[in-house]
Amino acid sequence: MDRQPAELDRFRALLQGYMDKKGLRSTDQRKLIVETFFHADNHVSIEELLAQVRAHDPRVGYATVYRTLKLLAECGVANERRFGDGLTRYELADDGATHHDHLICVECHTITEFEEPRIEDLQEKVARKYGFELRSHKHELYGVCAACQKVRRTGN
Amino acid sequence: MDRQPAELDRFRALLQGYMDKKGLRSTDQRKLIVETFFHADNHVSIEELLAQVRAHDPRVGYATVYRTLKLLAECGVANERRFGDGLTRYELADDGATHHDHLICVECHTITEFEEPRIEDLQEKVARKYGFELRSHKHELYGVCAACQKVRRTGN
DNA sequence: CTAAGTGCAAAAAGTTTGCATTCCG
DNA sequence: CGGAATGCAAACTTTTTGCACTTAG
Repeated sequence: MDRQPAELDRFRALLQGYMDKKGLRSTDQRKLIVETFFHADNHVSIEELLAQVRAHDPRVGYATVYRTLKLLAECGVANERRFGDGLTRYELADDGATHHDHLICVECHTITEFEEPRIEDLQEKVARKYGFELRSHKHELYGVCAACQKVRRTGN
Repeated sequence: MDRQPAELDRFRALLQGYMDKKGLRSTDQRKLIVETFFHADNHVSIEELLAQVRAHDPRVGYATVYRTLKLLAECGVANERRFGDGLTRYELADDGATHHDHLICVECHTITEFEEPRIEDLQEKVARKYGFELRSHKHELYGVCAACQKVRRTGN
């Protein structure tokens, strides 16, 4: 996944600020896990991330990966996501201005992101109608992606 | 949860048809679990449902409840739902014409249902735009419900 | 130094499965 | 009767935790 260095710097600063404030320490493992996460595909599962981390340093324990990702989620750098498959995945947080949601292919499990401001607006209306103070949301569309439909038509 | 008897009859017929087709049997446990589910609050967790079932017959095993709920989901009578709390919950399926989604209070964990056809329309547009054949979706709004906001303001 | 972090293995928590037994049709 | 269903316990999967050891600040 290609990311703009500036975007990552913003997240590095956010994490650093949070760690300073809480008196948390910067260890080699944490740096490795965080940078691996930054350069991994979006929506990596913990298992996938652990494998990539261990390619650089096989001694990293999986508890450390769990703990580091929880930390990233806490400080707003990452979001925890659970799509249908029983795995927890993490994605880089949004930049504040935009928000994206997901299309998930039920056949090949590909995850595509989409943005639709009009849906976001309607959501806020719904929340207001119920006197609900909106904090976050999850909007996932499940179906068959274009590629899988094609495969199905052509018999492969 | 108050439900119309006619609605439940439709689901009983749906289940019966599925069981007939598959050569499945109607046992006392299954009947008890299904009827308990029909008359329980919507979005019951398996644990809650098991407790209610055991109030009538303490010998029912939890594997049977799991298996029966999977069956209900398979035949379209129930939907499996996982909100943030790590529990699997089941709700009665929609009636085909309407579809509802959820507002979830992050403080008291109350689940409220909402319907917004305009969002459903926009969803379909998004799906079309990506050449995606839509099968189902999940739309959950997380925030603080009116009651919890009030508690917070009045200090209790 | 000393409190935070790590790695490991054990513990949790939720769900699924294997198997002998029961019982529907 | 024969195959489905049940109940139990054991197995599994994913995540969390306790603890002795290490290390950043």
